[in-house]
Amino acid sequence: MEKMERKKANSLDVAKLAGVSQASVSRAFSPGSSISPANKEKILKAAKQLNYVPNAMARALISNQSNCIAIVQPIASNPYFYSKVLQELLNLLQAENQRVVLFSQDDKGVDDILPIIDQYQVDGVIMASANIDAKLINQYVNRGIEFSFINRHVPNVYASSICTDNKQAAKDIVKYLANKGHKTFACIAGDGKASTAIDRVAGYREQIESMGLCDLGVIYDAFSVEGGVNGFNKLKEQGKALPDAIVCGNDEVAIGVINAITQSTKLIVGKDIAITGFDDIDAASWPTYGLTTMRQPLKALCELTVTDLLSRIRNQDTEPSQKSIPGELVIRQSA
Amino acid sequence: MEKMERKKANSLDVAKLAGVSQASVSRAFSPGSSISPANKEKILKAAKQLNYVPNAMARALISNQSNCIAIVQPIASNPYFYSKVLQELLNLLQAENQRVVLFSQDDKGVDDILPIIDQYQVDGVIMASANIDAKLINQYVNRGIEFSFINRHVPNVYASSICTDNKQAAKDIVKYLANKGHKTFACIAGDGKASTAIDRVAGYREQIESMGLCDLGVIYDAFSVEGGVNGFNKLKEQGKALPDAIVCGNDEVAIGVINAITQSTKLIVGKDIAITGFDDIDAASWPTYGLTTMRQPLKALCELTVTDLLSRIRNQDTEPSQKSIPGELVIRQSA
DNA sequence: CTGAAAGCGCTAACAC
DNA sequence: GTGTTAGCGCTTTCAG
Repeated sequence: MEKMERKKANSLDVAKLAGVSQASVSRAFSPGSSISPANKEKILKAAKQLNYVPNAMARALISNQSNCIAIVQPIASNPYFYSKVLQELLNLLQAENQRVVLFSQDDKGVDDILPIIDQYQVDGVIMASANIDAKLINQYVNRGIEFSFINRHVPNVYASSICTDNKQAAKDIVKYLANKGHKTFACIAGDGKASTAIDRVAGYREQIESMGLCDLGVIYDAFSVEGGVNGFNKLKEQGKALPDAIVCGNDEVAIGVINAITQSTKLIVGKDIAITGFDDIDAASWPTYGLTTMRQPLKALCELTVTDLLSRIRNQDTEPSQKSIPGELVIRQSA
Repeated sequence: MEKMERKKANSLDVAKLAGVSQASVSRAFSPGSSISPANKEKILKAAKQLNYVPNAMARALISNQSNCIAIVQPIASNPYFYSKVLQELLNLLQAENQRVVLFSQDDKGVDDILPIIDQYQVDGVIMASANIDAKLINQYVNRGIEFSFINRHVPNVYASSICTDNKQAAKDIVKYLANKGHKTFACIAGDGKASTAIDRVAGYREQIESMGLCDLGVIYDAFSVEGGVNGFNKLKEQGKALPDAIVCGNDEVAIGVINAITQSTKLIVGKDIAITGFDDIDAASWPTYGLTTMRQPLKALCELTVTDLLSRIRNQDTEPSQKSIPGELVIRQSA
């Protein structure tokens, strides 16, 4: 394969070939511009011949709009759920002709990513990460970047946030378990610093208390299968009797707990002990797990986030909004 | 939260505040430029005060380098493996101060994505998708975009490709199973159009034949858990006896097969029938599956891809290369 | 509807 | 080492 050298065509090249001015070429590629159909056709033909596409960088520079959205992903946490969120957001944004620039939140946190995002003139940022300094965000808001948080509430920030109603969802789980006759509970909550975990634990505790049930303790560990295994081991090491039901912070934790129970006890999940998850990832429905779980309204979450963000970008007067969506209890064999 | 209006600072603003020329500001932000330490310090201080960061769009426009890499993802296929690949690539590229622009291959195929990528002046493209028209790619290569394929061999294209040695890996799996005494085989291969599936099936058939073993058939379906379930059902419907061993196209397929076996037969996986996977996704090691599988050298694959691509971008004389890396057989209970 | 001209923010010669 | 100047490719007034 030889590598031939040929320069990329620009709008002037197209203009010359089509016998029009460079400005007309620009108009031919800007929907809504006033240009005669005849000229437009000539230009489009010339452009095709030269494989011309407008340079998005130059366009962004002059028009102050890049059609790029940054997505900031939490590193490695809850990969099954967030990879679906990412895929869904990507599809929605791609359909709206927006580019997605992906950022992974590294150890240092978001503070180092924001200046980089700032360099690239993105129109908006979708954050799936927590622990952000409100002042920092507001500084970028002032430069015209719109922010949206998915599944995170961040106070005092000029940004939208679209969440599952985590607290209510946790209450519903406890209610369901109590109605099935379970009396003693424990919670293996995941990462205690994540706002999702905080909200879910709050709902768990509130509901336990209001129904006069017995809480054997809330255990924090990673939002992962391994975190579930560790969490269950910590629970056993407490020396108390095991609870009737374990409410887990997400499905991966629940899978870890089930793995641990299968390996280190004789209990039958769903019969001797109830386990619930959160998210409804694919593996939750695999027959070996059959996890009763709180499904997050993933599509709705993503759709709301994207439409809200784009409408704020397109109409700068639109105010950010805070929305929450109820989860949906999916009942299988584990509880 | 009020939204104050304040303009983003540019290099001229910084220059004025620091009392130097605009060009000096540019130099202060370009490593390797000749600038006096005193001036640099003044400039950096002024920049900090104004929250200045260089505009990457303008920079890309003039220097013809965007520091952006496009990653094209296959839509929805093998999400567990490719989401890890994406995460790994992202981390590596982010560490090299490269931006990642993500594209999902939609129904129409890659042909529609390439012109969009072209607009954004990316320096390179990493493709995890197949079915590409070589001529089309070469057209973009001529504009100075470097291409790399991960886990795909595409002939007649001026691009690198870094693959697991899929054919050899499949042969190794069959060899391992044969050495354990298995005589009759079937293969539930995944998507027959994917080059990975084609290579693995070729290795499977070659090894079966060379060892004089019995192949009950190769079945194609999706590279998913459901595809595995379907594949196993098709196998049963053939009416023949079931094989001693089923070689699956990837771990998700294998998990589907195990799910189907658990639900619809009395066979014990790993005792009555051997099942193997490919990839070594997280779930492969969960105790309920304990999948014997061919681990793909994910980190090596990604590292080679990134270093190769960046070196070609940084030194335009570097030729693309074709590399393949051996897989690693991970033995668990399923076979 | 169309062309000429200005300029988005930056880098890279080029002089000094 | 530093300032001046000329564009990168585009959109957008402004005349006509």
